[in-house]
Amino acid sequence: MDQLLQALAAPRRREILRLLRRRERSAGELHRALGDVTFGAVSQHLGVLEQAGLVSARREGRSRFYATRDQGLQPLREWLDEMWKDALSLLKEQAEAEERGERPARAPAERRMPRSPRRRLARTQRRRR
Amino acid sequence: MDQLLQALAAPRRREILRLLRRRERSAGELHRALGDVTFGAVSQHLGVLEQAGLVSARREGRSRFYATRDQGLQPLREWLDEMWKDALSLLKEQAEAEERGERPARAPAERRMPRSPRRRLARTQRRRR
DNA sequence: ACAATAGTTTAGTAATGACTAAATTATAAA
DNA sequence: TTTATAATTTAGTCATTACTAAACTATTGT
Repeated sequence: MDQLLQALAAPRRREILRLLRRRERSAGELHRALGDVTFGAVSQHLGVLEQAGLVSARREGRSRFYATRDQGLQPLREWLDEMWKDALSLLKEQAEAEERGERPARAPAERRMPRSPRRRLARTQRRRR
Repeated sequence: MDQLLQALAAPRRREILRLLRRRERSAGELHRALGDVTFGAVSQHLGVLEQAGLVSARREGRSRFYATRDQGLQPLREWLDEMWKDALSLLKEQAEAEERGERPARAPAERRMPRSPRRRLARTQRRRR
């Protein structure tokens, strides 16, 4: 998960993935397609993507052809689904609580009600944030 | 997309999101739950997550309660779906090409067939990579 | 063997980022 | 007003990283 998100976090690498979406390409072809980055840098990015399981390479003569590995994004998809599932179940619980006439749960352990009417000092206001 | 993935790439921030999955928590509560990181650092992480649209904050007295924003992950979901869709359509195209008796497309522009039988030099092999 | 082409690796640099300690702001309570 | 609590902000440090130029490796052609 870590390597995966780290690899995806760099815009340049997402650019490379985008170029590889529809068909495989050699490192040199990628280099030429990107235009403003050295061959060395492209090769390094490809190494990171390969380590993260996002691309695979195939040798053909002097060239290496890189292609996206569709299973590569699977862990991210699963993580996302898990997050989503939790968000849904939370909403459901809140709706049920609402039905029972409760207020939506809000960090109950930390809740501390004011014990006296709020006294608001008129104060020179400095900075809002 | 950039801010989003950048925010998710840090393990500490995913840890915070995990803590916020089921219910909202104050910054201090998060600080105590994490244990090995300063209050300041937690606050900074929360700032990044808020900028990325992954959490929202609610003030209550001296505390600020943070909660996950479920729409926050939507762009990532869409990006992922797009990637997935392309992978599927590529597979489909390849299958159709296969049906027509073609070989799977492999970077046709760069393809260069050897013009003579390969002569393989017996060479002292140094390092594999 | 030698030259040419394709790619990787390395050394070094500049920018970014996660972290800490300390200063600062905001709110509430005595 | 003063004190305490909750959180943010800042200044500075250390590690990581994206990049370049240049050295190196691998493969093919002559």
